[in-house]
Amino acid sequence: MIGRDEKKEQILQAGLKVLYLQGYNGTGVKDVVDAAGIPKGSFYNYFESKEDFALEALETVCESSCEKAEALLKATNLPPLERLQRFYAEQVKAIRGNGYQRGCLMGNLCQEMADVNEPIRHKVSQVLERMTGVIEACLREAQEKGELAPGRDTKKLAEFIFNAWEGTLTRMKGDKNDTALRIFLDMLPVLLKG
Amino acid sequence: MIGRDEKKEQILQAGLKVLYLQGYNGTGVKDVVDAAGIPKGSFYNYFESKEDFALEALETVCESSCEKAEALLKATNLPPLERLQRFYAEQVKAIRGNGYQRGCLMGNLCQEMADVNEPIRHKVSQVLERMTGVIEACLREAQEKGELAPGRDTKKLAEFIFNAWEGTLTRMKGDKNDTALRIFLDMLPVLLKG
DNA sequence: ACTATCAAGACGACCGGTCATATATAATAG
DNA sequence: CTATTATATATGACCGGTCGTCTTGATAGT
Repeated sequence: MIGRDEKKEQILQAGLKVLYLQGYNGTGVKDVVDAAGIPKGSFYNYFESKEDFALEALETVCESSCEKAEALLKATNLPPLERLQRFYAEQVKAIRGNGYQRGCLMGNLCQEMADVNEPIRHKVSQVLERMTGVIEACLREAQEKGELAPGRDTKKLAEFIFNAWEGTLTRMKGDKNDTALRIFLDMLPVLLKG
Repeated sequence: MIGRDEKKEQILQAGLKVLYLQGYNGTGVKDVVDAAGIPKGSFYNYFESKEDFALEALETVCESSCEKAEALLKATNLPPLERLQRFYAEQVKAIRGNGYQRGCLMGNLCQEMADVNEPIRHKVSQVLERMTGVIEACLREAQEKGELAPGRDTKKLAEFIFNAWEGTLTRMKGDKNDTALRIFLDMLPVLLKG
């Protein structure tokens, strides 16, 4: 027998992928347990409800996304703005290989659920703030090093970039090609130079 | 008895609002017929299926959105770029009054359904292209009048602005305040000046 | 009377969630 | 060490309810 927490993590990871692709209302508990290879009844040993599962999934994804972002955005061997550019270029590369699907779980759940489920809305708002914080830190460092004009509002800029990225992911899903992604990468320097 | 087409339009308009708020999978046919005040059995006299309803809803929304956009973006009494700025300022004003809900139906369905429903994905992609076309026309006019640097790619710029706007709407839903909207309005001139 | 449109509710499938039972682990007694 | 009891976890059949869709009888127009 493996530990309880490990198994829970395993269910989360398997269920995450379904949730990414099918959305909250499009994903049944059955889908999650099938993906995780566990019986239906076991689901409720680990999660209070489907909603609770989604909240924990959000936390998991936020954690790993922030870690990944920080790893690239705090890499001191490169100038801050180039780190940012490379960070998104890296994301684009990853998406190109998977059929232009899924997008960002935080953005997906925000879009689908924010108006109809307050606990999810609150959690989403929280994790989105954390994500933008990571970007802002990079922009602030750029400002300190003179790469970014001193007058620029780093918080605003970070949020705009992040929101624009979310919109880009949405559009990408619809077009099922990399047009929107390429445009984002092209426009990013314009935004930073501005 | 009113005409068949009028009644269909009436069901569409009533159902649209539910679809906006609750998404595709979150909206039952029951919700639509309740909103329209018709019996459940009648729904299938007007629409082949729920999917067909969504496709027609998309067309309806695209039509009215494009008309509204063109009305403002082709108003010849103002410089093109100022029209664009005012267009989004107008949208923001409208959203402020409604509790920061719903967003854009095209973006919502794109996000929720593009990966799992090909007919909806295709329709969404189509209407999104049309919407960006309206913005691009305005940008091209700005370019002709020297408001926009000749070298700028108006198609790219229009798509980026539109995608950024969609992301802004998503974020707004999550935060339930006008922060994201204000940021978008502030950043728009930076983008155009760039 | 014939035809086209409409609406009431039935239909099976599936939803999120529960529960009695079965099984595994731990604790205690002899 | 074994035997017995106590506790925790695992399970899948099952619950009431809702889903999207369809059948069928009523209704209205000609």
